[in-house]
Amino acid sequence: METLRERKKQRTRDALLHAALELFTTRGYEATTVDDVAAAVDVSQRTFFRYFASKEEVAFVVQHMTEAAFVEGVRARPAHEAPMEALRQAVVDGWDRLHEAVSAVVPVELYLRMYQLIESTPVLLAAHLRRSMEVEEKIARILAEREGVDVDTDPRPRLVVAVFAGVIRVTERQWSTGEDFSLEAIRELTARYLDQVGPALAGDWRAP
Amino acid sequence: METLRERKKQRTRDALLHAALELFTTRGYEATTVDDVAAAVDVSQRTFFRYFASKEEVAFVVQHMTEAAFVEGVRARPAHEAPMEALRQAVVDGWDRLHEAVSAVVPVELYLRMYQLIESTPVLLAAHLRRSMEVEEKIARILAEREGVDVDTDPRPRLVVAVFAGVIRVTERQWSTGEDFSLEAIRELTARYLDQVGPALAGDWRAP
DNA sequence: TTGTCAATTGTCAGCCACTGTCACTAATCT
DNA sequence: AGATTAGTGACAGTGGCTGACAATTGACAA
Repeated sequence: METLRERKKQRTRDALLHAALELFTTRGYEATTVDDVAAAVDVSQRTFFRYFASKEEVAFVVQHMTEAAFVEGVRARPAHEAPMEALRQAVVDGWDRLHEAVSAVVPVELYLRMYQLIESTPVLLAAHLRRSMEVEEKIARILAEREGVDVDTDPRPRLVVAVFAGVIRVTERQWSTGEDFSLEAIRELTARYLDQVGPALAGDWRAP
Repeated sequence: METLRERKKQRTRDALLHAALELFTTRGYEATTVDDVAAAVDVSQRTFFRYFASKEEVAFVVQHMTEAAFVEGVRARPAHEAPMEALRQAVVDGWDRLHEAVSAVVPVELYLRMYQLIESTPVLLAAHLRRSMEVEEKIARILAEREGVDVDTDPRPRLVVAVFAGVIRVTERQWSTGEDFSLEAIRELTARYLDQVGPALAGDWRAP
C-alpha cells in the first residue's frame, strides 16, 4: 500500500465488498439493491460500478479466490500422479490453504454463508456453474500439458475434468444443504463420493 | 384449438417465439431488445411479457422440449438396463424423436442455430447449465426409483447422473464448436466419448 | 508551498428488463 | 342484443448498468 490514494481506494473497495456480502447474506441477494450497498458505504452508485463491473461480481469475489487457489493447487501436483489422483489431492488438501487465504479477506463464516446463498439463489447458481466451466477448461489444459496430449484432439483431459467436476458439484450441494459446515465434513464427503464413483458407474445396484 | 380466442393467442405466441428466435440468431441475444421482438410482431412490450416470463424464457422454449423428451426417454427405458446403460440409450436414440418433436415447432436449422447461440452467449450458457442441473435432479430421482434406492441417503444416483451429464456437456460443446452439425455427428460423438470415460479415468495416458 | 496535472468521485441523463395498474376493445355467454 | 370476461395497450415506476461532464482531491515538481 504505497500512496494515500491507493490506500483510500483499497479501503473503499473493502468497505463495498463487506457491506455487499453482509447485506446479501442477511437480506438476500435480490432483495439488496446496489443503491443499498453504496449507501451503506456512503458513496454514489456510480462509484460502486467503478469498483465492481456488476452486482454479481461482488458476490463472487471470494469464490474467485478459491477458484484460483484450486487451479494453482492442481498445477503444483507432482508430475507422477495420474490425472484423477492429482485432482483429488488438489481438492482434498486444498481446503486448508483455502481456509487461510479466505480468512485473510473475510470471516470464514461469511464465506460459508455466501456459499450457501449462491447455491440457493437461482441467478447466482447459474453464474457459479458457468464460472466452474471456465475453471474446468483451465484445468483440462493443465492436465493435457502434464500428460503431453493435445486438448483439442484428445477428449480425455476434458472428460476427466468434467467427471471430476460433476462429483464435486454433487458433493458441494450435499454439503451446503446438510448440517455440518465444517472443513472436516466437506473433506470427508469429497473423499467418500470420489470413492463411490467407480461402484456407481460399474453398478448393479440391486445386488445384495 | 377450440375458440377463436385460443387460436389468436396461439398465433401471437408463435409469432413472438419465431420473431424472437429469428432476431436472436441473426443479431445476437443481447443486441436484441424485447421491444424489437414485440415490434416485429406488432404488439406492445407488455404483451410479450404476458406470454413469456422473461426474455430468457423465449430463448429456451425449444430446449425445454428437448429436456422433457430426454427425461421421458429415460423413464421409458426397460428396467433391466443398468443406470449408465439406460442413460446412454436414452440419449443415443433420443435424438431421432427429438428431431421430429422439434421440427413440428420450429425449423430444425433454427434450433441448431439457437443451440450454438446458447453455448456462445455467457448469460444463456449460465442459464442452460442451471436448467441442466434441474434435469439432472429429475433423472437422479428416476434412477433411484428404478433401482429401489433412496436419493437422499444413497449418493450413487446423483453421482452417476452428474458424471453422465459431464460427459454430455463436453460432447455438446465439442459438437457445437465443430463443423458437422448433423444428427449423425452428435450421435457418434456421444457414443465415442462415453466409451472413453473408462480409459480416461483409469488412465496412465502416457503409456504407449 | 503552491501551481499543475492526473486520478477519483458525484451528478445527471438515458437504456433495457421487468412489473403493477387501469381503461379499452373484442370475443364469449345468456 | 346486452352483460360478462379475456386480452391488450398505454403509462408510470424500479433496478441494473453506462456514458459524459464537471468538481474535488491527491501526487509531484518548481
